[in-house]
Parts: sequence; structure tokens; C-alpha cells
Amino acid sequence: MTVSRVVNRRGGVRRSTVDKVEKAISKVGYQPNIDARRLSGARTWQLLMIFNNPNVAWIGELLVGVMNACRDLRYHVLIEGVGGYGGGRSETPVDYDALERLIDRSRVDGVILSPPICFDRRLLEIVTRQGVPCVRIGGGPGEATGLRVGIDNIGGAHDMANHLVSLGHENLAIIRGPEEFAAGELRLEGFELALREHGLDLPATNVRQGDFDAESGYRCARELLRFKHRPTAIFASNDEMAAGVLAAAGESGIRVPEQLSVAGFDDAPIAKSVWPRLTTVRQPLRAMGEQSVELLERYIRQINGESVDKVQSSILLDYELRIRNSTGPGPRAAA
Amino acid sequence: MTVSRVVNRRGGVRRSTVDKVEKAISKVGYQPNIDARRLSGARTWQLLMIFNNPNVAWIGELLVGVMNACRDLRYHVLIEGVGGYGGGRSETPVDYDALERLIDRSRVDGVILSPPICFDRRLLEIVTRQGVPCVRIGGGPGEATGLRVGIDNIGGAHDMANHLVSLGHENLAIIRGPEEFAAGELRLEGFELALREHGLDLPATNVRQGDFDAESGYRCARELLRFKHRPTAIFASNDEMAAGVLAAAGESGIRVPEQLSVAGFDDAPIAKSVWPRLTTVRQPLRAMGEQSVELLERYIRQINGESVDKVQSSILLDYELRIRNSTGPGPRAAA
DNA sequence: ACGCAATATGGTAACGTTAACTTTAGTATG
DNA sequence: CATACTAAAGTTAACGTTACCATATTGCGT
Repeated sequence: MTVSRVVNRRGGVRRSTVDKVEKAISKVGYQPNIDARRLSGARTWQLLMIFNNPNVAWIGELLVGVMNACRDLRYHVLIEGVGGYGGGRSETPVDYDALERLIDRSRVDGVILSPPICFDRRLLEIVTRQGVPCVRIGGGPGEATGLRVGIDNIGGAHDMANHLVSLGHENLAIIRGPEEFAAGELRLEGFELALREHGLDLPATNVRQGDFDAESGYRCARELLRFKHRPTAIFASNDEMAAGVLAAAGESGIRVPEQLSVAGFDDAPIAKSVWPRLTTVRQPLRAMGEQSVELLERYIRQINGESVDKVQSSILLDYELRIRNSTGPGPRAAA
Repeated sequence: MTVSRVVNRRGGVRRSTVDKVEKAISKVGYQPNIDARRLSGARTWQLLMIFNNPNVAWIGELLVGVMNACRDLRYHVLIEGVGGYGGGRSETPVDYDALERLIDRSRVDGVILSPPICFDRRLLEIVTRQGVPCVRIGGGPGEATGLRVGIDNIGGAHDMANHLVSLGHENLAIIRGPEEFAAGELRLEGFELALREHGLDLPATNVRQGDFDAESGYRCARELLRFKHRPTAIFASNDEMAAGVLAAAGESGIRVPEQLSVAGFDDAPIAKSVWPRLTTVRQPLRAMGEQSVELLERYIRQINGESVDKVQSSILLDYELRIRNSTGPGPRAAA
């Protein structure tokens, strides 16, 4: 029992005893058996990460952040897919019953939800019903209560719009994300807000709806670029769609950024892989992964009565405008 | 005990009893406790997936395949990062001791290794020493023994070279992958082989070494495109580098595919996001993930003496040439 | 109908930890 | 110096399975 207390840093053990135990531990190479710990204890030391969109290239960075934090906090990460894979459109329906059984059976201390599944009402409901602590990465503040780690999407889009306007663009367009994503709404909101502040008009025809993949960005851009009075700057709500815009421009022989400025959002790996490199809003993905685990862990400790510190419910990390080569002076400034 | 036998489909239970038990199970909504099962039993029903490169966009697809198969086989997936993150170059050193402790302590039935960590000699050694069944995804057949799921990299590169030659290209170049990756070697081998078969020369200056990220593809392509007698077709050993080649071409005002054909490998998400869309060799990532788990499970069953079927040690899946818009007729054919 | 396998079921003891409680040691207080 | 208290260490009983062995039941040949 004293060993257990030492290993779990529970306190209530004399300094000299701690030393003795630790010496013995390293001597025999003792490793606590996780399964016994889980079977016996209240905590399972397991976190479940659910994601359902393999095409989002940033999932890797997010996972790294999550894994890093878990290593430090002695947690383990279980991952599960839940159907509903695919780009913006789902390939297979999400099996909610299976998911509920899973959460029930795997006995996890907490659940980490990443976009787009983190916006799923039914899933959130299941998690709530099961009473499992849950943190959502990304998304908006307006959603259901609960823990959240994200950035200020409105602010990011607002800043990007300012950047484009300050370059002299007056005829701007936006390709917004799908409605299921909170980010889709918020980035549009920030963009519109900035334009309004500058007294610029955003005609309805200059607002297109994509679904966060390159194909939809390409499609929307083709429409926008066919206008007689075509926009000189297009803000795509994520980098994938921005890549699609670049493709449409390239195909039509429109030079970026000379004839058209293109901006994205996320600073996903693709932002640096395309040409020209995308001006975008950087999300600190790794940090978001780390913080989500740390937040969740604090909350779990609070629930277990191990700590009385008030746990904040939401963490907003700083985004960063990354200005690269896909945006340039607007027609007036250039002239 | 009889319930245990029924749940685990162990046999030796009368048909009528099985029915009764199953009826009771669904009536009370019984769910076996995984932790107790693990603590008591020989199998832990847990697989550990190790990966260390968050930038590879295809990790998502691989994970989906792995998760799908695990769901069917009643397995759970634990993921762990091991340092060494980064693109081709590692950011942080891999902590082998931590990794060994982890494998020891988490008591997993098997380990799944994806590139690039699956080529790590020291890690393979640890896994072998711990006696944990292990399957590697990707990589070459020549490596250490053990289970493997992959494609024929030589064949894929060979076919791609044939495609380029059949388009009329005679001055070809390759950007090979880093030496740590078996795929780096093998794709070069297949490419060289095909050229030799066609009696074409591959001068050493037309073989560049990249490290599988877009930046290196860009760098290598800039060098290649500066030659007075510059290549008319560049085969990048993965899609990321191919995207870099497109960037270099775009920057120099070289039109793809009219003036330069560019080919990639993997059919990663980026292949369809860039313009023009990349001609590439498709790896069936999701299937690779699925098969790796199934292979591992068969092997585990064999070890536990539950099955006598001989388990093959290696599965080679079919690749597929995806011809898109980044390759076109060579100068002679065009003329 | 009987005995003898073979097959089907049941009983008991781990597995290695932690929760809850008890005992012991230590320390301040009057 | 005895008492009351607090902190530290120890004891016991779960946790829910499966392995192993014991027993009960069935089927089959004689």
C-alpha cells in the first residue's frame, strides 16, 4: 500500500520512506500493472480519442500533441473510428449504438473529440449521458457546455480579412465551410465583420459554400472566377479549399498572387506544399492536442476530489497570421 | 465460466446453452469488463500502434483501416508517439528506453509499426527482445523477419517509369527518398530497372535525394530544372515531393504537363489537391491498415495455439497507377 | 441396462492493484 | 509526563475475468 502511495504520488509518506521505496523500485525494475490498476481503481488512466475524418491532414499533429501530454501525465490513448469517414460528405453512417457500448465498456476516464465528430449532437448527448468527461478540440464557444480547447476563429478570419483589405483588395470573396462545422460559421462571421468595418460590400454571390476539401474549393473558385467583375481576393475557410482555389486559378491561367490573392486557414501541411505557398491562419495544433489532455486531466482530478482548484471550461490559444506568397497587392495598390 | 466460454466463442458448449446465455446477456445488457479480462487472461485484446511522423497525411487512412479491423476482431488500439517527430529530419530523438518500458508495461498482444519508425533497427530489436508479435506496414521485404503488409514498391516505380517512357520521355530524372526508408531505395530500384530495360540512360545528376517532404522536392527540382538539357519528366518518390516539384516548375514558369511531366507516389490526399492533379501510384492505405491487423491477429492466435493454420509472414497488396494531369506527352511525341 | 468414454458444466483460485479501514508511530499540548 | 491529536504505515477485501481442475451429463457400444 505504501508502495502504491509512492508510485501514485499520493503523499502522506515520509520522505525517507519514499526514497527507500523508489530505490527498491528501480532495483527490481518494478512496473505497475495497468490492468490491475484499472480493475481496482476508480481511474482507468485511459483516454479515448474519437475521430472520423482521415483526410484532414492535421490529425497527425493533433495526435502528437495528445500523445505528448499523455506521456507526461501517465495516461494512455485509445483511438476509435466511428464510421462517418470521408471528406465533407460522410461515407458511412456513424454507429451511435456501437459508440455508446464502446464508451461504456472501455471504461475510459475521458473522451477527446476532434472535428468534425466533435460537433455531432448525438455523440455529445451520449457522452453526457454516460457521464464521461469530454473535451472538444476546435469548434465554437457557443456549443453545448463542457470542456473545449480551440482558437478564436472569428478573430482569425477577421485578421485575415484585414490583411487582404490592407493589401488594397475591395472585391473579396469567401468560400465558407460546411454548416456542420462551427468553424464554417465562425470564420464567415469574422470575415463579414471585418469587411463591414471597412465599409466594404460582400455580395451574396461572393459567398460560396464548400465542404472543406480541395475539390469543393476548386468548384467554388471556378464559379467565382467566371464573373465579369471577378473578385481579386478569395478567402477559403481552410487550406484544402484554398489549394482548390489555386488549382482553379492555375487552370484558368490566372496568376497568383499577381492577379488573384488566395488565403487559407489552419496552416495545414498542405499550406507549405503548394505553390505559391499559402497565406493562412495558423492553428497551434500540437499545443491544442496537449492542452486538451491537460485540461481533461485537471477536470478528472477535480471530479475525483483530488484537487479543489477551479477548472476553467475553455482554453483559447493564440492563432497567428502566416503571410506567405499567395496574397499580394490588390489592383489599386498595384497600379 | 460457461458464460465466459460463450462470450469468447470457445466451443464446448451445447447449442441450447449458448442460446440461453446469449438471451440472458442481451436481456441484462452484459458487457465483459475488459480490464478484468486482461488482468486474468493471457490475451490483452490490445494492439499498440506506434508512429512518429505526424506530417504524413496518409496516417489518417491507415488508422481508419486499423480501427476498422480492430472493431471486427474485438481488439482495441492504443497509440503512442515516440519522439522523433518531424518531416524527413527528426525533431527529437526517439526515447528507446521509454518505449521498451511502455511495451513491457502496457501488455499489448501486438505492435503495429508504420513508416518511418518501422524501419528503425533498434525498435525492431526491442520488440523482438520483448517477444511481442509485430507487423510492419510498408517498407521492403528484405528487412528483418516478421510480419509485413505492403505493396511492391519496385513494381510501382517500374510501372510509373514505363508510363513516362511510353509518353515519349527520354530525359528522365528521379527524386529519391531518404535512405532510412526502404521505400526510398526500392522506388529508385524499380525506376532504374525500367529505364535500363528501355535502353535509356539515367545520369547520376538526374538522381537527387530528397527526404519525402515538399520542401526537399522543391529544392531538388530547382536544381534539375536549371540544367541546360533539363529533364522532361521528373518522378518524385512520393506525392509530397512531387508537389514540391510542381512548385518549382510553377515558379520558373515551366508549364506542367506541357513542358514537364511530374509523377508522384502514394496517392496521398495532396495528390488530388494540387494543380495539376498528380499522376501517382496508389497505395491502398486503408486496406493495408486492415490487413495488418488481421495478419497480426492470425499470428497471435497461432502463437496461443488456438489455430494450426500456417500464417503467411507477408502480404503484398496491389498498387494502382493513377494517371492524372501532371504527366503528358514528351517533347518528341508532342512534336 | 450398463459401463466407459467424450463432452458439457461448475467450483475455486489466482491475476495485481486500490479503497476503506485499522493500527502504529510521532508530535504537540496542557 | 500523560493525553489527545495527526501523520504514516499496514491489513483486508474487493474489482471481474480466465485458467485449471473437478464434477456432472450425455452419447454410444456392448
